[in-house]
Amino acid sequence: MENDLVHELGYIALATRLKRISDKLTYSTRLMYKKLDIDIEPNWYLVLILIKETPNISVMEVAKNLGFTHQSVITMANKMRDNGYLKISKDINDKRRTIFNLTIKSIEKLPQIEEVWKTGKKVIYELLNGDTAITKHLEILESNLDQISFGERIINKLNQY
Amino acid sequence: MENDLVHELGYIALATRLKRISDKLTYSTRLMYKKLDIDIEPNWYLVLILIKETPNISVMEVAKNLGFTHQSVITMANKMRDNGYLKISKDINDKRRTIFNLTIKSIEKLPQIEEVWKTGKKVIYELLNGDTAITKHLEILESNLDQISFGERIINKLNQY
DNA sequence: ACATAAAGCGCAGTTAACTGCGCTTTATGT
DNA sequence: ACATAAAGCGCAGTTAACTGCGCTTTATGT
Repeated sequence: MENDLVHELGYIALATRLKRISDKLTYSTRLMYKKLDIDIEPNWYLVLILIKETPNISVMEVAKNLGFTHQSVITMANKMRDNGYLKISKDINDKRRTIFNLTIKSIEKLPQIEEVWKTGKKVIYELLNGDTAITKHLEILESNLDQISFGERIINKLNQY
Repeated sequence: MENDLVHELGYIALATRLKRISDKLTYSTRLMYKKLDIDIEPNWYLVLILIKETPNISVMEVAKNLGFTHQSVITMANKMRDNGYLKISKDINDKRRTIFNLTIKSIEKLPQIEEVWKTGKKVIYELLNGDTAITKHLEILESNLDQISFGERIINKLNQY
């Protein structure tokens, strides 16, 4: 990665840099699961522990808890069901709601997956050279973005002159 | 974003968090360009200034400079050409190489785009509450990842026991 | 009680990155 | 000099998020 303009620009091309790192992590995780012969995808763990903690949780609740759109949750959940990790059913009391529950397969596989995630936690700590201050920076960035978006802020600033 | 598990997990779900922030920035940038009625996409600016600085630059060189794969550069460049921002031609001396040059349209539009980016720089500074230390954390993270990937590190750690 | 609004999906399409593969052209080793 | 390796694309397909839209079901206001 010599001569990397994005790198050189520092925080200017922040979006591109964040995406690049995130992609690297995700692709690598996917590959790791394959090598370990676990038929699971990167974000499934989050969904699994959420359902484990709250059985009968709905699409919208999962979306809210994980910060995804409900459409993303549906796509993920359908794949998980196809792979035998999820039971998807309709709420009897509210026919609009779709609810999730773990299957025997996912209950059986959870300990192994949790082991991988515990190790992943250590690895990320290592990758950050033991300094987790980055989460504070991300927190600030996210909460500022939640108030006024990047684009709006630029437009506001441009209009000042 | 209340009850956000990803948030709660701190640096464990780092990949997801980084992607989420990056996506927000990118979507917002795209929307901003639309509102400002500039027919350009988020990363084009990087390509444009690169070609401005080094006319006749090739696909592979742009890829290396921006840290993208060559395929991404080709896709981006074709879109830019379709929108009149780029002249794509073949190198006469090395027929394998495809080289890029700016069109009159892009030369004319560059000052306006640069203005937006300058403002964008200020906005990111603002979004980070004036603390750009995050770039140092990203630097460390990236350089560590370049040496041994996330997945490999996990497998190595799992094999230790 | 019934029209209208809100909630909760789910389908279709988009985005910016990626990998895999195969093709042409140039460089290199004996 | 010629086979083989390397460089440089470019097409096809994948990924994980997204937006837009429309449908059904439930909640709410008069």
